[in-house]
Amino acid sequence: MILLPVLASYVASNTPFVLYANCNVVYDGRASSLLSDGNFLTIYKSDGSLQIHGADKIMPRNYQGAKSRLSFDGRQLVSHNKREKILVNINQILQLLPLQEWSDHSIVINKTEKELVEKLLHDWQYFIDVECHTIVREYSTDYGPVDLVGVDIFDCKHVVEVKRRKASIKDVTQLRKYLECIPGAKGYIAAPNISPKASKYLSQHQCRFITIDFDA
Amino acid sequence: MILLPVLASYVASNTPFVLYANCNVVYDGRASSLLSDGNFLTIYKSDGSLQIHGADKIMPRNYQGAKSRLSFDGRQLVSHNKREKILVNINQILQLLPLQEWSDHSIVINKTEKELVEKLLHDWQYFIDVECHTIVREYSTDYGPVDLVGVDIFDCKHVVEVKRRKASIKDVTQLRKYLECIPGAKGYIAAPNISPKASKYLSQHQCRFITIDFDA
DNA sequence: ATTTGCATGTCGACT
DNA sequence: AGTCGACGTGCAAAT
Repeated sequence: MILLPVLASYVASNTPFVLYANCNVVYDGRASSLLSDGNFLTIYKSDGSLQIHGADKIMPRNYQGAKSRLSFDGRQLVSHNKREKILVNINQILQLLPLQEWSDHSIVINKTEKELVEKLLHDWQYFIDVECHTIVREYSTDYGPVDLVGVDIFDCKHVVEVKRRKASIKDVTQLRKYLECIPGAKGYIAAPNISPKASKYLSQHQCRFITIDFDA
Repeated sequence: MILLPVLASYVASNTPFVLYANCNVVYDGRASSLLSDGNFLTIYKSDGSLQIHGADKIMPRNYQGAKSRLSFDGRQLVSHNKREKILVNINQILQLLPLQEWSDHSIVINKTEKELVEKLLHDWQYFIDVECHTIVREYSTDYGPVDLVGVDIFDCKHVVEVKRRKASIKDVTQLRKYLECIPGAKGYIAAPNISPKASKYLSQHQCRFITIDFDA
């Protein structure tokens, strides 16, 4: 097959490429897996990452993160890093493209949790309805930082965990963890919505739900 | 550009394809984002999913899940589903490949959490060191199923949360949530390892750590 | 349709 | 290198 030397040259020069090939994939590392023979799409990026995609799903069938080393012995692509290894056994190359001048800039994103935190901080009184002389972002505790902590005139702390989407049970467990290190504090989940079970669990622990979303 | 009608035909016939193009991407849905002009790799799969990759990372810059609808108006790829929308504004097509006969079978995977659960179940005595007349997998509680619950001769319940990798603080909070619904139970985290903070948090709550891994 | 928890989660930030 | 938490998490299973 005439494309094998081309592939070899891409690997040698760390050129990113897309390879459509009949192949199978063996992975061993954190888990281990086999992908049996079929036509799959392999993407190599010059950060060292490798991913093998099937005909559906967003997630690749197999993948290896950045800073992996790729090599090619004529038939087999091998990607390995400290503790993981992928073998792509190539039966037949169907398509092969180099990806030159591939851009690496990132997206600019809105509607993040950070924005909701800012919003709540700015309009604390409206959302929490308790006057606080101090409000701290990323309040540090023994078991990690809390999104927002306000201190009222009685020195009582109001601990708020903010979520960008509907709050679930595990969000409440996260809040409880923080509450344990801050004796006497009141707990809040602030989110656009909350699931019924999470809501029940929240109120059983004398915590309150605050509605907050991205609309004006 | 001669490739635009080709792209149109792929979209019309729901043919999966890889498109390398100079483009920008606008997303609005759960969040909103902008990816400014650059050369990016777009993958369309016939399950309706779309993803736009940059030159690094495993994750795409933008994506849309399965069951989305793709259309093309000559310049712009549009993918939308119930509540999300992506626009890919194409300045120039650099490469375009149809992906025929793309395989959709999945990997066969080993070293899952399920395997660790089986292992612990099979050698309960060795790991937990308490004789139990009953051991239940996926034991149902008000706040979700527990991996393993054993009942000893004093009717005391031993609640085990299994993790396939190093246990962290949030794994302990998950265990505690289950313990709350089962009064008088003893709690265990079984994992290959545990972080120092998680270990401290675990012992503060009178729970035990059990070492279990994928080796023989 | 909603909710939950696993995942080779990935990724970024901070220690 | 280790730990932690957000993420448009994705994804499957259970309800």
